[in-house]
Amino acid sequence: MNDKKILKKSYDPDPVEKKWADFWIDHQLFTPEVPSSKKKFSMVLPPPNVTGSLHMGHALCFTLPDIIARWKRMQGYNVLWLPGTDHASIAVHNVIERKLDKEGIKKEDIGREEFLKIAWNWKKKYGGKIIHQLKKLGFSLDWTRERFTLDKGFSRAINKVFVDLYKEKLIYRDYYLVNRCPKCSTVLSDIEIEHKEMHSKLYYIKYPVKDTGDYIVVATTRPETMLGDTALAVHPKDKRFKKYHGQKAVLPLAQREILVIKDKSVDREFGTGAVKVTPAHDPADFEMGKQHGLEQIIVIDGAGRMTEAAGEEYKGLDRYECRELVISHLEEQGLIEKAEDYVHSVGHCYRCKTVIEPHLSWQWFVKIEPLAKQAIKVVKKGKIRFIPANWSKTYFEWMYNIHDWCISRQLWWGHRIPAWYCQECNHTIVAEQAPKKCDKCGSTKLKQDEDVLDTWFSSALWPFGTMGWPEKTDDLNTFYPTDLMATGFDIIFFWVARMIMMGLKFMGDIPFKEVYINGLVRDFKRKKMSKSEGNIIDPLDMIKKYGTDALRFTLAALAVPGMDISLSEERMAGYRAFVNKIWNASRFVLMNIQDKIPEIDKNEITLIDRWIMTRTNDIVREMNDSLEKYNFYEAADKIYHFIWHEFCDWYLELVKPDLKEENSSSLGVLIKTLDKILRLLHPFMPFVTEEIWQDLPVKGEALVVAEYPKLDKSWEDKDSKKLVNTLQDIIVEVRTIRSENHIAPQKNISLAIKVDDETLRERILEHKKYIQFLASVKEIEVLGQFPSKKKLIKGVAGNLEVGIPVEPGLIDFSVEKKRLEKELRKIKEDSEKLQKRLENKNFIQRAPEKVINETKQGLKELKEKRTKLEQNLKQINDWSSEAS
RNA sequence: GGGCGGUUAGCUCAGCGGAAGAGUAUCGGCCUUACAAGCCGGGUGUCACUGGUUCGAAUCCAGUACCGCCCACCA
Repeated sequence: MNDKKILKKSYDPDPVEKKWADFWIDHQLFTPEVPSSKKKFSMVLPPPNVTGSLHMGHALCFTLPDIIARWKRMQGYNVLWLPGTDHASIAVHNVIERKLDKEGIKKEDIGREEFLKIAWNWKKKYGGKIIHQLKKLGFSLDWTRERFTLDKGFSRAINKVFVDLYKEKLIYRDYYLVNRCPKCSTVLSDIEIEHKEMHSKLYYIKYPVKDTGDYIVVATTRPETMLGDTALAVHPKDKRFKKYHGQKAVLPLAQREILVIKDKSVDREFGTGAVKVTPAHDPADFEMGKQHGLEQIIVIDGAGRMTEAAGEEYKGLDRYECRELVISHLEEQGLIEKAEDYVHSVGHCYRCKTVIEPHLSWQWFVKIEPLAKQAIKVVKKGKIRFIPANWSKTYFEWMYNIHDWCISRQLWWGHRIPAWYCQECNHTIVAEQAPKKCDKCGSTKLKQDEDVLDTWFSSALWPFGTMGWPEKTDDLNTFYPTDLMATGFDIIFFWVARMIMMGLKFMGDIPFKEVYINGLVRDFKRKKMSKSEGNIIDPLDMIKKYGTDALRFTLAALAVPGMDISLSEERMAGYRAFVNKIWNASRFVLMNIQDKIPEIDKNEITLIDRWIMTRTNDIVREMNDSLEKYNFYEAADKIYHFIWHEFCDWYLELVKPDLKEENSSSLGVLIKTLDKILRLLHPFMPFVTEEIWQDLPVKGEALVVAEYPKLDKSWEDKDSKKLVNTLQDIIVEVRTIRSENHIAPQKNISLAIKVDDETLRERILEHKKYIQFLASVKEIEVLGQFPSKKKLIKGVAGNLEVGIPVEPGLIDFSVEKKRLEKELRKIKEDSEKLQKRLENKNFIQRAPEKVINETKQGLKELKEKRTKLEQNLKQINDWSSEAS
C-alpha cells in the first residue's frame, strides 16, 4: 500500500482550490492554440463592470458556460473563452462623483482631464477586484487575451464603427426630446428607463378661454409643466369642444395666449377630453407640437430645475417644489377644479432610480431599423438560436417595435464621440482621427463633441472588438463567430440584440450561434435578491462555507432552462456532503491501490465489474446527451445519483469482498471507473476532481485537458445489469425484513432463496458472497422449493422469494402481519387498476400493442406476487394463533 | 392595454400523453475499518380549479383563480 497517496480524512476546499486555479493559469491550459488543426469552440465572457464585485448572478451566468467550455475542451476542441471587463460609464461616474462629493468637490471644478485621471487610477486599483475573483473561482478563461471596453484597440473599433455608420446615415444628430436623469446628469436611451407604478394626483385645471368667460378644463399629473404649455388640444370630432376650435385660451400663471388645436391623438375618454400641450416636456406633446408647428418652451433644465422661461417666480426651483407652488397659486386663483388620486407608471433611471425628465436637446442617434431588420432575419432563419426557444419571441417583439437608439451621454468616462464642430462655419466633421482643420472652410478652430458614447455601444462590438477588429487578426479568423453566448434575459435588448446587429453589419456574420438565457437567481425563500431587502447571498460567502465545487454544482443542478432558480441552502449543504462523499470514495480506492494494477480483461472480470463498466457507459451517454441540450440540471442529477447511489452505495460495497480475494482483478476496474467518474464530473466540480485525479495512477498533465469519456459500445452488458438487479432485489428484501422485524444488524441469520429457474438458481449461488456480505447473512440456500418444515418469514423480491428462519421468541408476528397486509393492500389497488384497464374494450382496441402487453405482464406479476404474499400472510396467521 | 412564466410530498424542485419522482426534512434501526458531512429501512401526494380531447391526462386544448416577470407616449 502506498501511504503517500492516501487522502486526508475530510476534504478541505480552500487550499485545493487555490492550488489548482493557479496551476491551470500558470500552465496556460485555458489558452487555445492558434493556428490549430482541432475544431474550435469559442465564447466571449459577458464583461462584468469594473465597479462590480462578483454576485450570484455572475456565478450562475459564468458557471454554466464554464461547464460547457470544460466539457468541450476535454472533448478535444480548441476552446477559447475570452474574458474582460466593461468600463460602465454611469456606474463609474457615480462612484467617483460620490467620492469627490465627500471632499466637497464637483467634477466641474477639476475638469475633464483631471476627472479621467482619477477614473483611470480608480479602475487600476479596484477594477482588478472582479478579475481576481473570476480567477479564484477557476473559470476556464484565457487570461492572456483579457480585454477592457475602454482600451486602445477598442477605441479604434468604436471610431471606425461610428464613422462608417455616420457615412451611411445610420448615425445622425438631432434636436429631440430624450430621457434625462437629473441625478446622473446625462440622457439615457429608452430601454434604460424602468417604468414603475406610482401613486400620485391627477389635477383638473381650468384654462380660461379668451374673451368668453368659459373655461376648458384639462387633467394633468404634472402641473409644473404648464408653464411651458403652447397649446390646448381636443379631438377633432369631440362635439363638446367644437365651439373652441381655433379659439385662444389664456395660460394661467404665465398669462400667455395659447391656441386650441384639433388632434386625433387626443383620447376623448381620458380626463375631460381636452389636454394641455407641452412640446418640450412630454413625448406625446412633442410629436403633436411638431405636427402643428408649436413653439417648444423649455421650462425645466437637465438638472430638474425650473428655467428662466418658467417665469421669475419659479426659476431655479426644483421641479417638485415648483409643482407645489404652481398648485397653490392655481388654488388661490380658483383654477383647480379637483384633484383625483391616480396610479400611473413613471419612468425611472435604471442606474439611480431617479424619476426621468423628458429633455429637449441635441443628441446622437443610431437609426436602428435597417440594422434590426437583418438581426430579425438571422434569428427567424435559425442561424441564431435562443435557448430556451421562447426567448426569441421576446426578442422579436422588441425588434419589431424598436426605436432609434440615443447613444450620446453627457459624461466623461467613456469613448468620446468622434465628431468635431467648426467654430467658424458650424460644420460637423466626423472622423476616426482628430481633423486638423475644417474640411469646409479650412478653419482650425475645431471643437470636439463633449459627449461620450453609451457604454452599450462598445459592448455591442464585444465579440469581434475583443479579437482585434478592425485588424484582420488570426483570432478573428479562428474564433469568429463564437459558438455560444450565455447571459441573462435582462440584457437581451441592451446587449444581445445589439451585438447581433453590429456583428452582422461589421463582420458580415452573426456574433454567436446560440444564446443560452439563464434565469434569475433568487434567495433561499424564492425572493428576488436586492440590497434594500438585505437578502443578498454573496457567492464568496457560500464558497467559504461550502466550497466552490458545491456552489457550482448547486447552481448547475438548479439550472432548469427558462426558470428562475431559487437557491436552497439545504441543497447546497447536500452537495457539500456530496463533495465529501466523492472524496471519501476516492480515499477508499486509493487505499486499495497496489504497486501492480491489473489490466482489465473483459473475459476475466467479475459480474460486478462488468456491471459497473456497463453502467458507467450508460452514464457517459446520458451526460453527453444532457449537456448537448444544455440540460445542466439533468446532467448534474444523473451524475450525482450515479456516483452516490450506484457507485458508492452498491459498487464499492459489492467490490469489497472481491478485493479481499487473492489475485483479484477488480482493482483495475475500480480505478478505471473512478477515473471515468472524475472526468464526467469535472466540468461541474473542477477542483475536487482535479485534486483526486492527480493522485490516481493515470497518465496526463491535468484533468482539465484529459479526454472526456466517450461512449464505448463494447460495454453494453445487459446480462450483468439483470443479474445484479436480481441480487440487489434480494439484498433489499432481506434488509427490509430485518429492519421491520428489528433483527439486529449484528445478528447473523441464514437465508433461503426460492427460485424457479434452475439456471438462475445456479447463478445466484455462484454470487452468493455478495448477498452474504451486503445483507449480513451467514448461510445461504438457493432452492426450487422452500423446505416445508422450517418456519420462515418470507419476502417477495421480483419473481423470487426469500425466507428467513424464524427463531422462537425473536419474531413479533403482528409486526410481520402488518407489513404483509400493507404490501398486499397496495398490490390489490394496483392490480385492480390494471384489471380495469384490460377490461376496457376501447383500450384493447386502440392502445398500442406494446402498452397492452406491458399492462398484461404487469398484472401477471402483480397477481403472482399477490398469491405469494397471501400465502405468507396465511402462514403468519397460523403461526400467530399457534403461539397464542 | 399587450406578452411570457409559475401553481406536483412539510420545503426546494424534476417529470410534460402509458399511469407519481429527486434532494431535503421526518420516523425507526445502525459508530458495519472510504465517509456519522455517513450507512440501512419506512411513511408521505384529490399533480391549483372547471370543462374538453383521448382507450388513457400531472402531461394536450379552452376557461377560472392566485403568484411573478417583461413590454407600452396610462396626458
